[in-house]
Amino acid sequence: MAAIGDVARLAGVSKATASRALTGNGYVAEETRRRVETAAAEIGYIASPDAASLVTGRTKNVGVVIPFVNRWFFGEVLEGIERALLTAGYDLTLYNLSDSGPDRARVFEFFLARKRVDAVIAVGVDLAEHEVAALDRREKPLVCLGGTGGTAARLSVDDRAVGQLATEHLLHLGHTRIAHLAGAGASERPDTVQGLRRHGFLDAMGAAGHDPSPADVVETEMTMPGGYRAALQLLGHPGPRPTAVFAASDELAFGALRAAERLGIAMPAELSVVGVDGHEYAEMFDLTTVEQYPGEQGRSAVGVVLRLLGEGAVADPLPDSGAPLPTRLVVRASTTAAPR
Amino acid sequence: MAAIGDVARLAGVSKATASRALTGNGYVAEETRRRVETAAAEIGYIASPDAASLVTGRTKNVGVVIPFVNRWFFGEVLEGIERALLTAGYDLTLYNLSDSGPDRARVFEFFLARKRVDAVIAVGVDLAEHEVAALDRREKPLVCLGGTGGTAARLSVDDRAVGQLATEHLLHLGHTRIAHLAGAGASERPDTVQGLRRHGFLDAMGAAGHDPSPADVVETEMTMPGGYRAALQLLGHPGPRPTAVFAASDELAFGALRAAERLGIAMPAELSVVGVDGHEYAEMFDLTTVEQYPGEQGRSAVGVVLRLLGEGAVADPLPDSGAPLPTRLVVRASTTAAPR
DNA sequence: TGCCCGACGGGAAACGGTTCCATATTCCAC
DNA sequence: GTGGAATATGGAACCGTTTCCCGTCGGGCA
Repeated sequence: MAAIGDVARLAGVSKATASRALTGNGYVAEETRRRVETAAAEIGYIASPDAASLVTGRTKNVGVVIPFVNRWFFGEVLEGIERALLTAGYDLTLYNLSDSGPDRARVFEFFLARKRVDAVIAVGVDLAEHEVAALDRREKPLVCLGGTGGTAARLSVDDRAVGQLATEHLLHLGHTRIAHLAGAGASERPDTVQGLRRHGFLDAMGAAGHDPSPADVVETEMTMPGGYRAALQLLGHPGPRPTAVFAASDELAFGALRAAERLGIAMPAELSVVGVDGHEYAEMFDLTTVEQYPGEQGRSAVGVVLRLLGEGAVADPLPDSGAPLPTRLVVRASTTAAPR
Repeated sequence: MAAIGDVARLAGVSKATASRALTGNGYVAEETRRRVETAAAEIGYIASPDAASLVTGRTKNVGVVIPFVNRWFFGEVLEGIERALLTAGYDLTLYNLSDSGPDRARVFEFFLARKRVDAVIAVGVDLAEHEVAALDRREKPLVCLGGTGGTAARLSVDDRAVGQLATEHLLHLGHTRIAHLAGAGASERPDTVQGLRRHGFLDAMGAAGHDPSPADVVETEMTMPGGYRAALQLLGHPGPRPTAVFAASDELAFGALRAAERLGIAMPAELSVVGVDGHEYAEMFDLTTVEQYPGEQGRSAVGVVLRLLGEGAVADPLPDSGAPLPTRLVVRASTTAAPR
């Protein structure tokens, strides 16, 4: 396998000059550079990243820790991150962190602590103090996308506002008894995504003078089957039921739609449903939703990381730091005026 | 940052011995090993993987190239791979290869060719000759999961048999006019997943003495909206229509279910639907499907890779090489006897 | 004319490990 | 008692880069 020495010899220069020519660091005469480049191309030389990072300390690799890859939101974020990193010439090392399993410690203490990654993007993970500290100690920049914990750079949607927005949409339509399908743990952990959306819901309801009964707020896994089961429980009893549902994610909302159909509830005449995410299927389901552009979020996170790494040539401007990420209510046929 | 020299000094041994003690290679007295280990723990020593791979040539990292992360099947495979690699102490570098874009060449020639990965797992990608050659030249083991191209180790479902199985299930139920929702490109590329499933469908139909009209086989993107649109086209016209649909994936099938509902077609009385995958939502939709355990497939691929890398301590046995991966027909309420 | 500074290039020292080779001791077999 | 494994350790080379330090060569400026 060709090494830089071979290139140097072929070009008739020293290893030092060859290195300078190829990396673009330091002074090299234009003609020399060309000679080196053709020599490199000729023997198909590719620099060993191991050797390079051994001395520079940079690996051109960022670690991404993410709790799911198969939930739409996360998959979309991951895709955005991947694409952005690739165009910047970075590799992406994936750590699929299943909630605080035994692996979790290993990831932080072993995998991320090794010099393998220049920085870490944590998406939707609630970081413990010591996890952040471990990264900090190794001086690895950390960018969080959603999630909680750590004082690091965090990009985040204003989830309380999202909950409020969705709920107000239903209130404006004249609904008064509105239920909420919340993510698991929403009430115990008020600082999480689920918690904040629930909070926004309660705020909006309170401001409108309503006080949702505890039975109308049900927590479940944020998946379509989760929403299905929860909605069956919410709607599948005799007696009066809510006329609208605010689901904390589109996948939950899809499940609710399916449950309503199963229960023979006319949609949207008897039940309005609003979700959150802007899921690629939302249009097909005619679902009103608060979009949040996860792919874009991923790209933004990469932008911040690159900036933190001092990568100069990054084009897109830093989003106003501190400002929440953009969201937008998209109204479709799943929500309509409350029945009288 | 602590280096192995520091550990050695603290333990009162040479770097060589320290290395042997920590890696477990070569002879080291039990007592010495303990001294080195405590010394390492004391100063929080972690070996630099860069330095190590520089000399050993192995990186403990495998590259995964995958065309989507947000299609259920692929996400599930990815998750399986990730978990298996992590437990084996390997990192996973993700390359989300969007069909033959301009990035594609970069991935193969630049990213994968660098010494960053020990091996490559390609899931569901149709490899070009020169792409395989590039990997081969670098002597990087390549394991394919599905997809086509390359002579490398390939794990694969027998997709023709899958198509046949699903179709025969419908035939046994007495259906005679059966439509097929195929993946895009099924007719042009008979060797791909879509092509093989279509082939299996046609074989089964032919064997039963039926000759599906071209209008009853429609190709579309393998997503739920894709299935929705295609099914609308297939079923949404006046006049007699198929009494059953074999969808090439569960996501397509979900879309078809949704379309049928939209069209007011009674399910399953007027229309039976069968899919492929064993999607996590299949149960909720009462969908009959040919399951194929993608997570397990990912794990198997890792098993093969580790074996190829000479990783001795791999527990699970190599699946009979050559034998197709397991599948299973799961019958649910979406399929029923043909109406008279 | 003399000096300094910028451009350019080479030698050699890192970077942080692993492994080859040599040496030493122990132990067992013949 | 000698030979030869087997065990245990240290010294030094080596992996393939980047970068520091230094020398040379011109050219502009005082």
